[in-house]
Amino acid sequence: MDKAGNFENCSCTIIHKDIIKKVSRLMPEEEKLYELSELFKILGDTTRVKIIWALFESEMCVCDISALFNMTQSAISHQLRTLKQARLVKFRREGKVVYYSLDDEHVKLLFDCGLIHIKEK
Amino acid sequence: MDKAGNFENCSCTIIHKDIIKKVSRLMPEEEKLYELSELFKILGDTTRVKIIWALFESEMCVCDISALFNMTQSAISHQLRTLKQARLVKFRREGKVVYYSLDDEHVKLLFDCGLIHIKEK
DNA sequence: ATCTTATATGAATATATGTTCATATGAACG
DNA sequence: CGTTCATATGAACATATATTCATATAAGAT
Repeated sequence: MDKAGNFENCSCTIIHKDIIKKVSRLMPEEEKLYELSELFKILGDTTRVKIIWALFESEMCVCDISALFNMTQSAISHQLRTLKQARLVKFRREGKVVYYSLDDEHVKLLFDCGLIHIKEK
Repeated sequence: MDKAGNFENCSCTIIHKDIIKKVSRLMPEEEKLYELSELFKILGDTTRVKIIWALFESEMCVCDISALFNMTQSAISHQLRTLKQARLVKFRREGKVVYYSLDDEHVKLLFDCGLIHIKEK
């Protein structure tokens, strides 16, 4: 769309002008769509998906998770940081040990919806 | 976890041995978790999220979408290919024009769940 | 057949991201 | 206080991915 709000790609954009304008009106703000894609991006990594799934069952400390997936403590710690920043996990400290748990009860729902899509492929 | 099924990270893994084993049993297959993360990865891009949202409202051709988001036809076409491979969109040809539409009624639910998380941050 | 229009695609480029390695921090304990 | 254990983090590296550019394909129009 140019500055005047007209479309000048191919002739389709003229024929479909009204549809494009209608869809344009109904689109959420850029910001909202960006945040949504950022959330999905966080969930778009096997390691993070595994961590979240593990935390569905029980809170766990960093070395528990490392042991469970046979990955380095550092790799897990980096990913927990990402999950923490996205407010998907929270933690509590008990001496030297830091226990992580889920911080969002909706994530399970997101996973279940995702699995429905996978099953139907 | 080593080949014998024992954990040898820090002492936590010995203390928490039973929890780790329980969680291990309850984890879905690697394959399933991989597919789930792959799905989220597809949704983890602003352009693809925008395209999907647009298609909630109406089927659209490639140049309509390009015009709507002021992006090149090539960029949109590449992303539609990705979405097509993930079975998230389907298409029909009408002469020279190819119309894309959603191929999964669950995607809307995924988006709604995602938005709930965003709202509560 | 040739030209135009709409779309697809391969290669190249730039950027983002996950893991590793080395090291820092923070807490308990002798 | 120095040591050990659990975790965090910065830098480096390797890989993945989004867009651009040039070009190919596919269908209608002249």
